[in-house]
Amino acid sequence: MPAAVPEKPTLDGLEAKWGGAWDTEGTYRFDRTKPRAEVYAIDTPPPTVSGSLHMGSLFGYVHTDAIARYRRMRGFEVFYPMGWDDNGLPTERRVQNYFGVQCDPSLHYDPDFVPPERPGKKDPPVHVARQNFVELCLRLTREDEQAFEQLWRHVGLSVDWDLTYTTIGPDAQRASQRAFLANLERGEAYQSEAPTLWDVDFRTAVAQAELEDREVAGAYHAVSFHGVDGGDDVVIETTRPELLAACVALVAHPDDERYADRFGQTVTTPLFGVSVPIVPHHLADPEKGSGIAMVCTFGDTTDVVWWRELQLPTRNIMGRDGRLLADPPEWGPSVDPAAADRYAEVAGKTAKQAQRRIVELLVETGDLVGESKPITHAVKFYEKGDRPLEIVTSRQWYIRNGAHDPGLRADLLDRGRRLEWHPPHMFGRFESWVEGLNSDWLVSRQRFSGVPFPLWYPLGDDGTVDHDAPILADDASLPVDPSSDTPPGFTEAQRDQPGGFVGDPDVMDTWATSSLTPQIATGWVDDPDLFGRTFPMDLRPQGPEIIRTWLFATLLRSTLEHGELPWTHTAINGWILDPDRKKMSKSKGNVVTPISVLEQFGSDAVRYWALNGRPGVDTALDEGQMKVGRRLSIKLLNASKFVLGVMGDGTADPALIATPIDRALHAELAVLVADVTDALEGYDYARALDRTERFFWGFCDDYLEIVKHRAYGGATPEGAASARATLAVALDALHRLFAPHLPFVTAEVWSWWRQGSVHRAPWPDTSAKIAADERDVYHVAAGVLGAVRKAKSDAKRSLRTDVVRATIRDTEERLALLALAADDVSAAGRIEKLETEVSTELRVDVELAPPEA
RNA sequence: GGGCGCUUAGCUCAGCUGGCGAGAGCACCUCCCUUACAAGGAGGGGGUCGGGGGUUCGAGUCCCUCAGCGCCCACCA
Repeated sequence: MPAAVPEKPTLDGLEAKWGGAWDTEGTYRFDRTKPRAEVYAIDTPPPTVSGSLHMGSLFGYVHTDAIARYRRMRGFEVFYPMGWDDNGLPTERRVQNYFGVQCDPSLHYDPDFVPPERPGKKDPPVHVARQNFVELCLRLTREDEQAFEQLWRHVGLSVDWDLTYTTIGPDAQRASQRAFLANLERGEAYQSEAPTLWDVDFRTAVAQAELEDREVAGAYHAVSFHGVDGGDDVVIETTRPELLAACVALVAHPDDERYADRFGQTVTTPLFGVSVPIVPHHLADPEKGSGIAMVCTFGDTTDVVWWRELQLPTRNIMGRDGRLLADPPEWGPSVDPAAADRYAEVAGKTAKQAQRRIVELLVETGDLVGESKPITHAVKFYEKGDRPLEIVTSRQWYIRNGAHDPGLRADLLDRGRRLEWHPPHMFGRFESWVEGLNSDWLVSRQRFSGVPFPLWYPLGDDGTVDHDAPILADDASLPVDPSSDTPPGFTEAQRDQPGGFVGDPDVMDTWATSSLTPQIATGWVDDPDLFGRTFPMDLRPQGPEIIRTWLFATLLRSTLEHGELPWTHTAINGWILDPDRKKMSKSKGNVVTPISVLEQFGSDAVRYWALNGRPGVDTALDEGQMKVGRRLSIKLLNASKFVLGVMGDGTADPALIATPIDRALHAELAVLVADVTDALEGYDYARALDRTERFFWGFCDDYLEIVKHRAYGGATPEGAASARATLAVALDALHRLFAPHLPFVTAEVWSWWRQGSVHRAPWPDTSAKIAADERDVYHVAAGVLGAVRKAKSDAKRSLRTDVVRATIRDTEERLALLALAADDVSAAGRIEKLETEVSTELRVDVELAPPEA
């Protein structure tokens, strides 16, 4: 046995031992001299570093790592960087609380700024310039990033840790700004002043991709509008009576006979006495409510459509803080002298408060018809928000995404179809998203921690902003912050002065940066050599919930910028459920932290659990599977030690494999290698692990038992040589096949008898000839051995019990195969006399030695 | 309203292009401290593969249909 084999193998400490070795030896270092054809590039999802990692993130990353390790062993130079997503709202919120600061983009950068030592919760926030704020974000996230890196290393991600980037760092900013300027130059980016979905708490516009529907309680209120000149009243039903002051029209379906003769007529609003027309539009649903709706500016997105298509006036009453504006809108002449007083009663109230008061007022005036009918209905929310979105009019930047361009939409769909999806049905999510796009991508956010727009606007002599003639930053100056950098041709003294300039105050949507991760990671901004060797990338692994955001936006940007797909494959991982299929939450105390699980079961065991989750399939957190993984790892230690002891100086030379049952095992192994390779080529790491594991247990239970006596030299020298060579070949292959899944234990056992790292070793040869007919010897022998074991077990005797005589009945054909391994089977089963008899099916009778007294 | 996925042993799930006399692990029962492994090993019980219909020599695997669960998408007064 090689001297390196420990007396008592253990999993303890393998993470530290091999993690350190990989680091010092540069096992996973990317060799940037390799040509593109030999590179396998992975667009790793940058985790959000604004809190702690959970088991769900670990899950997907382990899948990716298994693929990376497989590709590396296939001879590819794997480009496997890690990014940190420290850009966006989660980081911003954390920094505000941690340092007690608030960003004020109107302030100028203070290079000597020091945040409060220990901000109390009641202290008023310190206002800081955007650049100062961003620096604080970087400072805080750097600590998180180090903790994350430790965790990733602990779980054995084969990332090249010299290749890290952050989504708020200078490279990412430069890439984001350059790409945006390119979009602008090509006419793909534009600004528009228009009604926009708006979060009243975050006070920012949000994009279609960030919306989610939530079922909330509401009520239909039937409200009476008054006919003019003796016309009948019209009753509408609304869930948002608080917007009555913003009503600009009533709308019904053109074919609705109930209202056919009212089109073109005018009614007046209750409470406010404002005249509004009754107009037809096909989107009005005769089935809904009373079939006629009030159009407000703006209650929902349908209102926006009606307002635009019917060219209705604007009566804005909703403030950006979610409270009704102080003054009523331009109503024109009102027939109700109390109108202004009534509006004053709701001015400054939130939508909810205003609604309550309006309903009371409607009851007082008798304009509320019947009782309000409580309902639950779907309302649009910002996915990170707490209150329903409002719609306010604001100036925003957009990037064209095909929503209003059928040609681009079809092109994006076609490209999405050409991408190889794992599993394939995930393409459906992409498809339905693209087909359902209804607005261009709103990329500006009224936030602070993010990439600023690299532009300024000239100020007229009267101080008005000329939005139509933005001053663009020079490419060489990127990244710029228009709130602290001066535009070309101006001096800082001209900032915010008539005739001078003003910086664009907004930052880009976090996805505007994340959608460029392939470009950022591969050096598009300033490393054309690396870019040429790694872009387009090979794989985008990610979660299913961000197909509409991250995946779609990345594909869009790459299409616009490069005219090609950013990667050729995408692997979509499933979702993690807790063992009771309940949502994990901190308040319930059932959150499992990755580090505690990794320490309890070991990294390989946790990886085993993760890699048992089929691609794209939701998987329950299952400590039972981790125990199984741990047991498998221990088995691999012990079996490897045993094999190395038995095989002595045997070498992994297939030419020495001569005995029929050894040839059979070798042929089985060839089938396994082919099967596992197929699975991994198809990104099915779970199937690969399953097949390898299955083979391994059979190898331990049957083959090792069958050959150990012969390998020890119990028979002929040729027989021993054959057994030893087979053991060496099989052990060698098993170590490699398990390496992508169980990197720590395979590194350990490999080191006992091999040079170099198993993780840089070539994948087992897949070209071995498969002699199918030879494999049966192994199956017959294993079957007989199993039957002997069962007989001993049934007799409640030890497996060590000697068999005086065993009679094997089976078909002539199978008995002939058994004869080829008779000595091995007899030795393994402790059978003194083995007799055979031709029969139609397998039957084994044994005569056991009497128990010792 | 449109679409996708899932439904196999008490539990968690494999079963790829139809051949299965239906599997694994956990849990349960029995036995064995066999000199690789007692946080182990060997053996065992347990399922009308969601319901119904069809194609086929043969269906858990293909087709139709129904039901339940989950998810995605949709202009949701």
